[in-house]
Amino acid sequence: MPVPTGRRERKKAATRQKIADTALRLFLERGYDAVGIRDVAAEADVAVTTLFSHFASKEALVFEQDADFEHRLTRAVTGRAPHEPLIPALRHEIHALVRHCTADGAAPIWRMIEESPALRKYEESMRLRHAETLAAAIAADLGLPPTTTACRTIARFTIDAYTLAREAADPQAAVDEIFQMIEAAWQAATPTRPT
Amino acid sequence: MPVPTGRRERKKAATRQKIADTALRLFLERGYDAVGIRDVAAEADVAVTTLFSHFASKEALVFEQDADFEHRLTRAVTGRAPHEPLIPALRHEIHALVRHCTADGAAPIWRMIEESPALRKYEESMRLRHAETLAAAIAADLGLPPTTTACRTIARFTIDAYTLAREAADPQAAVDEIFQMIEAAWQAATPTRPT
DNA sequence: ACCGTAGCACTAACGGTTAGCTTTTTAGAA
DNA sequence: TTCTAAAAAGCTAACCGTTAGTGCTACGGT
Repeated sequence: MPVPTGRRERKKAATRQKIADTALRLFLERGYDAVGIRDVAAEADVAVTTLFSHFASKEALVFEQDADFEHRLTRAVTGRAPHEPLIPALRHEIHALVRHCTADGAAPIWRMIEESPALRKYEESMRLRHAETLAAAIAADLGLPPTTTACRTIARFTIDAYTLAREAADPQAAVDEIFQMIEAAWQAATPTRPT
Repeated sequence: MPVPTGRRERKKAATRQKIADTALRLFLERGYDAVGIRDVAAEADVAVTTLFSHFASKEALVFEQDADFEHRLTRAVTGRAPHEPLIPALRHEIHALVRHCTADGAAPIWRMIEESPALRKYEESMRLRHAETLAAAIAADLGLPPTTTACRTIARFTIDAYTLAREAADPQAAVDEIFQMIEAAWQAATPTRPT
């Protein structure tokens, strides 16, 4: 039971990685809907049940890489400099995230996601979970109860900024435009304290 | 092809209604996940294929009643009085919608939705579609291109207000609180014109 | 009365997902 | 080293939502 220093973990991680890589490759080659779970499992040389012990669903295979999205957002809140205001910190992080996912190399993946209703639904649901986590982080940072309406609202708005900016003609400009609105909303919510 | 005044339509509508009623009853009796499509079809005395010719998915059975949500929102924009400002009109409509879905009789249904991941995902996706429609209505009303970022943003924020307020301890107060933020955001987006 | 078609039924399947159970591999104790 | 318990992986067979293919029946317009 002590520190599992080990081979097990490495092998497990390797299996997981192999599955994810294989899946993404096949999806991009043949299209998401045209590739079945059984195809991915066969190509990765694992059993279907093994695949599902690593990933909760077919869609989760696609969003493997996006795993640190949630963490980066909460870190932008909890790990910012002592007197740095909240909204600009969020704006800065969303800028980086949007730049990352609109980079050249990532284009085919996001096109695939846009074209598949199942993947879109999955992402939408995932982002809302991220919003809840972010809301809790914001509330904690401000010493408020975790379900404070204003915090949940700002968290949702921030996620909205990410998804809307991604689809805009000029993503970086859209982030700035939306965050001007969020800034105003935040000040309207905390009229007494310019945090 | 002229006005199909008729029995066919009535029968079709009756079948659809019977399916929806049966489904909702079974879901509330035994739980959404515990009832299969085949159960619903059998109890409503129709074939499975017939059920799917009326409803696109199992989840759609639950949101039958909620069909006019989208329409009411767009009407709140396009059908408002000549010089009535946009945001208060939206706020008023969201107030009504939240009151409607937090009414006593509707409680078990919304509890069921909250408890089922599939239903939550479906609703989230549906609301985002509504947001797109609303954004287009707002843009059209203001004579702007349908993908104007500010309009899409306000539409998303409005939908956020609906879903967040529903979950708040005091839904009506939450609507007001969030709409204060939306109002500020809107003014920040249109600094030159107080529409 | 006749014809075209909309609505519905039935069977059979597909694809994602899970349950049940067996086999292999590994970590740590004896 | 050898043994053991548990984690990881495997296989089979199914469940469930959903769709395709096909045919039948009843209705609406002529």
